[in-house]
Amino acid sequence: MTLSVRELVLDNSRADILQAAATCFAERGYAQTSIDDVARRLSATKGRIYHHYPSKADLFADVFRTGMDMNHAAVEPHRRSAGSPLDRWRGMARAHVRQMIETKAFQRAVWEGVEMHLRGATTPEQRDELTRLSAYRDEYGNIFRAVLAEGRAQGVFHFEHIGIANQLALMTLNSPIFWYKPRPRESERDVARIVEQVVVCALRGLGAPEEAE
Amino acid sequence: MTLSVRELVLDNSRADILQAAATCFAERGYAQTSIDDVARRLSATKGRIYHHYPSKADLFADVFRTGMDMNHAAVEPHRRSAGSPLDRWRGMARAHVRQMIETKAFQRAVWEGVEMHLRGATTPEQRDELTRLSAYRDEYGNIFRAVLAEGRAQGVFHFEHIGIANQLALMTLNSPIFWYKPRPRESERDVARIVEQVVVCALRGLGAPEEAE
DNA sequence: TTGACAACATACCCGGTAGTATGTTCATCA
DNA sequence: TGATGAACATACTACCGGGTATGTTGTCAA
Repeated sequence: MTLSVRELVLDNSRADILQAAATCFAERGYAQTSIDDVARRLSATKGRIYHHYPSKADLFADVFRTGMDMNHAAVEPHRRSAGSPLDRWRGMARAHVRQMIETKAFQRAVWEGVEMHLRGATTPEQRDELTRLSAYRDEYGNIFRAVLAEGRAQGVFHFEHIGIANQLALMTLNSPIFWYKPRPRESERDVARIVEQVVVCALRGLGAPEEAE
Repeated sequence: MTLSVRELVLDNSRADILQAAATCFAERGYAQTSIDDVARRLSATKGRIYHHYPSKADLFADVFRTGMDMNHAAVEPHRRSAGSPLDRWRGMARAHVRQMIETKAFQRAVWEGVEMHLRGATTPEQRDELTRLSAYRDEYGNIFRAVLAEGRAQGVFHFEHIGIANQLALMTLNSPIFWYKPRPRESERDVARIVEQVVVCALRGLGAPEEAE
């Protein structure tokens, strides 16, 4: 299922910092978030954060990495499953969308990290850390792309350019990080329905056959 | 067709500033862009910019507004056309995607502006300017939503929740501002094919009937 | 019991940037 | 032709925030 931060990050103190940082970065963006903001959210001061992280950029990188780690862990089982490409893609997509919703703060940081990398980010040293993480993210995108290619070869998916198709599909799957807001008294069932609508939309976009499963 | 900045903005000096600002904001983001950056791109100094705009926030707001004005101008004719909801939606979508590609810098500013508004932006005064612009953007989104609703009533589109469907469709149509890069020696025909793939993907996602037009 | 270290808090420095105050140049018009 | 104002450039201030240097507290091991 969906991994929480505390499950993935052993150190409790660091996990708290990561969660607070992810929330701040998601709320205000990297540049607008000061280290003091993160500390304030922890009812602490800079000292605590700089004791664990050498710089703001490193803290952000750790949020980025943690978000991606959680995604990989959630999607990997479905990729390895024995079903058809269509079934595997759907399984991966569902897991991914659920990740976007349930670890939204981290996923927004991932998004902004990729953006920062595409732009010309900061110092040369932090730059290749971002490059590594961005490659990590690309690799993740390629997992979906591979299943997509396999499915097209079998005549399940229909599209013109696989790069564009993959981009569009992933964009759809990612989109909840921008518009999803938990409703008051929202049930697990409600979330599942949202996930399903997103996945169905993406599958249709890929030219997959409609079905009632 | 697609409007250029100089066509829309009468004052030439302001148009140059707007273009430079849009480019800078798109490249680095609002916070990372200093007024000096914009001035440098113009081979000028702060003085020029502050002569025309009272603050950085006002400059950004003008970029935002200009981007939205161009979108409205491009889409409006298709909305008013006499065709079926499906044809109108497709026409609007094509025009929109083309806007995203050809005025990408401005559209990224629009995107960031909406983001900034959803977060808690700056001073109370600049805040309600952003609120106005964000409402302007919502109104634009509702144009698509209205045609979508009309089409669903006629059985052309098929989806569960119209809010989510509209969000997903617009996200697809907007996505080129994130991944589109002009290729060397790219022809008008190439652009048209990209536009078509995006629009087709969005239409499928909405459950519209496939056709070869 | 003490010393050593982890885990912070406090106080301070300093670079970058928004905004301002004050020149300077050039065109226009009375 | 001189005065006036638009359209900038230059020089400066104030502040915010990343980073550092140093102090404080609790814990654990010898």
